[in-house]
Amino acid sequence: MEYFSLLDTSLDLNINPTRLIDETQNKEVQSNFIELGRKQPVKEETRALVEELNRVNAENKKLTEMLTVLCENYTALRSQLVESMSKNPVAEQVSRKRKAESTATAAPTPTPTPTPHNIGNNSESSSTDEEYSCKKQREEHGKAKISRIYVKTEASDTSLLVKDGYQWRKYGQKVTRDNPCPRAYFKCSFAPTCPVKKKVQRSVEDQSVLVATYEGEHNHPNPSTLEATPTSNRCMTLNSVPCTASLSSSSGPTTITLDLTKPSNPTTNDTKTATQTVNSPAFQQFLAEQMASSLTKDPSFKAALAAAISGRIVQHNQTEKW
DNA sequence: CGTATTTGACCTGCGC
DNA sequence: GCGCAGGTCAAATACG
Repeated sequence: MEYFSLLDTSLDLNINPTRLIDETQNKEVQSNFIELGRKQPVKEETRALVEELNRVNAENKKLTEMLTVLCENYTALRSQLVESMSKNPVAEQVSRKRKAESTATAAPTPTPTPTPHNIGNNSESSSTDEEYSCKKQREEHGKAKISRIYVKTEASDTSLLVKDGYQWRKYGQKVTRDNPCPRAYFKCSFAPTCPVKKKVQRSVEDQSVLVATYEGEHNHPNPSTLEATPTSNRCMTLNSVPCTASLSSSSGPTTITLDLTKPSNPTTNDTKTATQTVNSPAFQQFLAEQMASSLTKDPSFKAALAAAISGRIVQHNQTEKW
């Protein structure tokens, strides 16, 4: 059940108008600038300049509108995503696997085989279980904020690395009973006092999906935001981001496909944690960076931007002269 | 040589 | 108290 397909994730960024400002137009602009240096009658030159100025102003206005549309689309998409996630009935998973097992055993189902997705879903099987579950949740929430993200990776990628901008040190690996794939344990190593831990394990249902569970909150900013160099894009590689993001901006409209949760089982999605993920500063930053990245990859956007900037420069020079 | 990763041993909590 | 399973430690190893 590709539930994210319900979302219109195709960001129609209204980039097409800029295709008007494609190579031919750029050449035109360039040639116009070159011609400015030639000897021409002053009136013609002025007229050409004014026309050019008007055209560039129009382009600039168009770009501004595009930016507005882009921001609106982003906001709409985000709210759509959050809304859609909140509509999916999901039980909060916090209680431990053993608890899930015991409650499942109490249920009439003959051979319960718990998966990472249904952990804790049986917490409502009895009042005592509910009490226990709530108590456990309170305890765990008191200790650390828990969130879970799903990362789509290459099937051939055997590493359990989820590059999210933070620095992690692996301190353990364990094979769990319900999943043949080992679970890796990481501690945040960016700040010695940072209490955040991360568990990464392949999904038992789809081994190309990594399930990363974060415990606690960072007491320091995201290192990637501190890096002003292009190397900060390291965490932006498509198969290593906090959520699966497929970008196709080289040809055709820019689309962002988010695979924040495992959609195959509607009863196992963790709405709360997913919403937390969407609202988290790290995710917001990720989205913004993705958008910026996709825009910079779009040649037509670059061309339009260049035209707008040169237009601004011309405008600025003219206003100084006049 | 310093740092990161691996991996077996150990610790802890829970159910029986 | 014992066994099981998840989580953590720390020595060994790999790597730059």
